[in-house]
Amino acid sequence: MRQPAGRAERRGGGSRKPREERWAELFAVATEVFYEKGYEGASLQDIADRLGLLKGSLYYYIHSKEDLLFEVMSEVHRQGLANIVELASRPGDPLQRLRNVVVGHVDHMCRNLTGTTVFLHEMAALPEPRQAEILGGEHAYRSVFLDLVQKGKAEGLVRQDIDPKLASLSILGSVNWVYRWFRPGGEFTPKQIGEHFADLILHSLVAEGVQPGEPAAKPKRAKETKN
Amino acid sequence: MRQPAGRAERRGGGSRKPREERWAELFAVATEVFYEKGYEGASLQDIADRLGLLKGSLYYYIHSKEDLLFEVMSEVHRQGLANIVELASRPGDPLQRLRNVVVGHVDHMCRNLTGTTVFLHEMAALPEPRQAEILGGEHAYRSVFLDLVQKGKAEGLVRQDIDPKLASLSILGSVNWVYRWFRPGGEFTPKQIGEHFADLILHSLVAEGVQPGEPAAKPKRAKETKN
DNA sequence: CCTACCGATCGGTAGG
DNA sequence: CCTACCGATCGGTAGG
Repeated sequence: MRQPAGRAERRGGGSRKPREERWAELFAVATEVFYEKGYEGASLQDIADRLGLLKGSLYYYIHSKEDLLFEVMSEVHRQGLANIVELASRPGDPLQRLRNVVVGHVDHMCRNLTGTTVFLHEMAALPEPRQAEILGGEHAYRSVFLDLVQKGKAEGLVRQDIDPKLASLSILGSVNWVYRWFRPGGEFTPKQIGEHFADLILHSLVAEGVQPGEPAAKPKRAKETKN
Repeated sequence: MRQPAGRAERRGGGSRKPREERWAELFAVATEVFYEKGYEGASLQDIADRLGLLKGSLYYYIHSKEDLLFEVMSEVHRQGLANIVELASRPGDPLQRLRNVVVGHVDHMCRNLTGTTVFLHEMAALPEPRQAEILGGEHAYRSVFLDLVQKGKAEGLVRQDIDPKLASLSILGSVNWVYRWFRPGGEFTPKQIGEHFADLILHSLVAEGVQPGEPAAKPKRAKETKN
């Protein structure tokens, strides 16, 4: 059965594949390789090898190495942003919505560790104009958190001495740091992490007399609703 | 006065310098270049150019590019750790000490933005054994925060439903994220950032009836001490 | 620290 | 997608 030693099918398990399918493969492999070696440390040769293609053949699908990174970054950002925007749009007061966003974002990050890590690590490898193109002028990500804190403050759920900008940056930090230590199968599940972080965050913000997670509520009225 | 065009002093402003002085220069320049281009993106040529030396001459001071990164990382870590260890050792209850550590650590990071950024960005460029050599088996950094939260909980200053591991990772995240957005001369000073973050953190942890920053204190006794 | 050099690899291209 | 190739640059070294 051994092939008569010749051309065609020479590389990997590599049969010729439809363009879209190959692109999807290339995209996935590039994400992996950038994750493992960093953008600068990764070579197109690495990627081609893993696909069973020749390096030059990658240029059938891409224009440059930088473009490939750009595609990966854009897609990761698009998905991540869509996720938190959807979560933030669900019903509830700003603090309840913030809780949902935190829990859902941590979960999403943990389930997309590879892409998330590339996104958070390799942004500086892109020229600044292309960074801005991905992030959007006003850092869409950050804005979601900022907006919720601001609204919470306006409704009196959040302490009046809190600076919404600093608070949202603090929240973003604790949440985005997770990719650095989370490992699947480790001590904590994404859900545990997200819920505990949300709990910490709400406690850090909440005004006295407001129960984190409860609707607006008039100033005091402590134990009576609970049994 | 123009030199008779010849050898000696050929490069940069480069006169021959004592070994220690050159090493300090090399160290500083390497940190800068790694900051600007990332470790993989930086070349020894870049570094040599900025020093006014030939690339090969760098090997008079280093054994390899990797060793150079290792030296930078070790030194940044050493200084940062010394700083928080000193802060954590000052008198006060665990929450007061945590406040000091947060404020002082943010300040230190902001004043050493270049080194801090390299440290937090390029660790993965080192082989794992060398990473472990720098961080220490039990991640000394993280341990300082963990220890304070644990002690705070044991003394009843911190809510009993808090997981010290997750809480300290959350704190570390919000604090270490600062290097990503802080810029000297920007909207906030390091002191403002540190103090606001510390305020958020203490509020996130503190048990009901405990005033963040006060000594242990028996359960209640609210307004009477304050005027 | 310089001179002079090396093998390996890099991203990328022309032409089919 | 492969063949065949390019110029540039990489980290690193021998010898002084």
